[in-house]
Amino acid sequence: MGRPAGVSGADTMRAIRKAAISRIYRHGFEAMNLRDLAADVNLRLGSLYNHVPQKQEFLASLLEAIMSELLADLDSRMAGLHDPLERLLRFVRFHIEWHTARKEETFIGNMELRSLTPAQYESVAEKRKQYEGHLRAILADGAKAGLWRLDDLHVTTLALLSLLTGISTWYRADGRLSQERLIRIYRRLTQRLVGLPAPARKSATPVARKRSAARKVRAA
Amino acid sequence: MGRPAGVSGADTMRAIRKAAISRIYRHGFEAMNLRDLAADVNLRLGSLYNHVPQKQEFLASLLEAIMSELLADLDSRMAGLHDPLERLLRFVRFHIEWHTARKEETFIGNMELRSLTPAQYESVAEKRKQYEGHLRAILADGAKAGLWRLDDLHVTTLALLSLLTGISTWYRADGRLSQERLIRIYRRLTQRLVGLPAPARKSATPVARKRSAARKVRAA
Amino acid sequence: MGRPAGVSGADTMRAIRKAAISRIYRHGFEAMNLRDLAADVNLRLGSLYNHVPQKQEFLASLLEAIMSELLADLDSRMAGLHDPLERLLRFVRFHIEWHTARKEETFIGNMELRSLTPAQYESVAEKRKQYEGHLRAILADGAKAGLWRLDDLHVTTLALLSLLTGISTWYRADGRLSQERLIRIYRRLTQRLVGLPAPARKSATPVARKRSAARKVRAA
Amino acid sequence: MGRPAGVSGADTMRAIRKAAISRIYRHGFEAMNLRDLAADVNLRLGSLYNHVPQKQEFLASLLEAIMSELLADLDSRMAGLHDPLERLLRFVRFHIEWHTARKEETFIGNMELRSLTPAQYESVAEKRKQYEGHLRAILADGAKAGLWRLDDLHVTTLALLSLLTGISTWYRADGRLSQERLIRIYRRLTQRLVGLPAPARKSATPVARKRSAARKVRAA
DNA sequence: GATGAATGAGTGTTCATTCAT
DNA sequence: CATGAATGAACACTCATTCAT
Repeated sequence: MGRPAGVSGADTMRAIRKAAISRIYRHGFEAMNLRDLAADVNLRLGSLYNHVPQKQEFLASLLEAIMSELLADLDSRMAGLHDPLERLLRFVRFHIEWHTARKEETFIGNMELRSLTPAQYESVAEKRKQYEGHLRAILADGAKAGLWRLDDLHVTTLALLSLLTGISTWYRADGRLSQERLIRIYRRLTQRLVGLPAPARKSATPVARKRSAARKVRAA
Repeated sequence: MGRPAGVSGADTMRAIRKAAISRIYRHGFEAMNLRDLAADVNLRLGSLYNHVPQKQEFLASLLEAIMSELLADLDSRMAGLHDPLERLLRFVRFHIEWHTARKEETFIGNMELRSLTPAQYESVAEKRKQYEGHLRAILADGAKAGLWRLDDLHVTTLALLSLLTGISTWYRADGRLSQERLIRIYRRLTQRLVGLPAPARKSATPVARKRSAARKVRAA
Repeated sequence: MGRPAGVSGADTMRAIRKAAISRIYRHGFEAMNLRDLAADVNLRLGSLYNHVPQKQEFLASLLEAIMSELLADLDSRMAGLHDPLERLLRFVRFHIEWHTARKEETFIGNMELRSLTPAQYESVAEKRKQYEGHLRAILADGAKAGLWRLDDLHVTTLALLSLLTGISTWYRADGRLSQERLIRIYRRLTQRLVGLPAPARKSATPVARKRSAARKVRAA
Repeated sequence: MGRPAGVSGADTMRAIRKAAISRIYRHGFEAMNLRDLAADVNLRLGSLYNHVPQKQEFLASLLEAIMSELLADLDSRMAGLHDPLERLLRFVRFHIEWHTARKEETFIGNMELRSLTPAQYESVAEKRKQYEGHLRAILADGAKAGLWRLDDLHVTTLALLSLLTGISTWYRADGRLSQERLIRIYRRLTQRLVGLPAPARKSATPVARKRSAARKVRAA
């Protein structure tokens, strides 16, 4: 009953987190019971408590980790960009890539906030605000630079975020649309939303100047 | 221990539904227990079962009722409109009015679908599809009529719906923005999303033709 | 699975208390598990919670009830007595009768205080202080009246109480000594403790005055 | 992860015993868990098992050790005394000194007997009987020598022991009474209990013979 | 000897549901 | 229709104990 050979605690922990995310995604945090979670990673219930001392705490740590990773990834993907439009389009790409590649994480990151205690909520919400703040800064910078005009910066930020995040409610990797196609569509919607002339479709763009802009942007 | 004077069964049922919606909104369906629900309407647990024979069934009936009402209200509010733009703007107004006036209902209508059994889900999802279909028809009609051009009808529909529904995650009746202001902002965002030139602000509208169009629209 | 015919909640509660006292007496509060307790009164575990919502609270209520009864019984048994010696001897009789008739209750009343939360402890300890206070008042009154002389009122009170309560650690109803014999012995010990000449044994009492006093007292 | 420098196995064992006694004293044996105990002595739970292979056995060894030490100390303190009164007063002093200096040990020595298995209980109870037997012998010798008269030797022994042991339930080193004062008071109570005329207070002793006796005795 | 990890048998508690009254 | 009581199936969590490293 001691420790089996060749098993490290860190590996087990990773497996538990993964299994938990999957279960929470499918049935919700309340509906996830620790016996099943233990079974997922081939542990007996009692053993799980060496890694997960508290279900409630565990949820918080999970959401915190997700948000921290999201923010860190965002920062690294935005590094070096300055032009607001480039940043906006890069943000859209990043958001969609992250939210489709890590559909489960982002879904529970949005849905399970209400299962947190107030103190835990505060901490996670703070990180969400940071993410939102990043997008708002982009929109504000573009407005200041005269690239676009917004009726209400805050509302537009929230609206754009809702629009993008909504993807995770219906996206399926094996669906009709490739991820690249999805990104292209949502970039156009985003540009429309901030009041930019939609970048022309490849075949329908008459104006050369616009085309080159579009090309530059697609590279982002 | 019979029924107290002056209380009708229908009143009790209404009170139960209301209390349930509030509890589900705040903590989720799984976290709502029937003892507390009974207490909310001054009943003992046993008595609740005269009105709510099955928790699971109850959720389904709640969601069905919400969706049915939503669809019925939508139909009545859209009656007589033909012009796609008018219909689109009316849809936005309707959606926001409903989703702010009945924030709790719409929130759980979106969140608690996963707590349904597959059969129940099917039935409620069908109604959501109808609602989504209504919007898609508007967008399709406008495109057909040459009022706007969409890259992808389905995606735009879902995107617009996400954008609008997102309001319910942050809207507060006592917030910074009046409901009318909110509607105005979201109408502009919607118009941008479908590729219409944003209707000018009151003070900034130079072209008479556009003004009259806007006026007509505001009346919707 | 509803309520069986002819079963009242009060009866069940009484049975639960009795069974709990017996179990706590035999194995201690921590060692009493609610599954076994339920079985003692022919209930399933879940049903027990209709009567005992909280193990910890239950212990407190048990100890409070025991102490309240003890105090009430004491008051009624001391009613009408004024002479300190009579009161002292009556107290001894009362204490022994109660502590032998209700050996289990008094045992846990002394032993399980440490299983209480601080707040619960406070409340029960208050009642113990009252009981102790009653004895102290008797001893003080006798001293004031010149019936006996004590080195230290407080210590003597505690010492006498320890002496009397100690009985419950070894007393057995089927033991060598009848209860009446026990009471006689402890009355003599008590009288010695406060410095009274021990009342003479029946056959060994030479002084008439003392005999009549003893007779009076035995009647107490 | 070997043993830290400067720590011997015997030291660790001593620390564990001490920590265990403290925990058992405060919350009882059942409520002491080995994880906390390990933490008290800066060990991880697994390491504790190198020293304490069995919780139940550990309790027995603890109680046995306490009783053995008690008996050994008693013997050494009573060595050379013959006069029953001197022995009785010495016993009182010894008992109080031990039970105040080692309040925790004696408390659990009395309270945790019921947590022992029957076999363990037998062994520890045997030692308690020896202690009790020691006192009984003193009382019997005094009675035989005509120093005092007892109604019932066994009951008086138990009563005196209860009276003395009771101190440990309320004694506090920082309390109102010095230990010496306590011993003086309890010696007088003891003398009264066996029917000796209470030794007079310093200022109130009229009879020289008694004074000298008292002086002799105080030296015990 | 110290440690991290695993394990099984509990342990108090919750909860939807049933039913005689 | 209201109520108190009963029930079984969970559930999160605890804990003494074991053992490879």
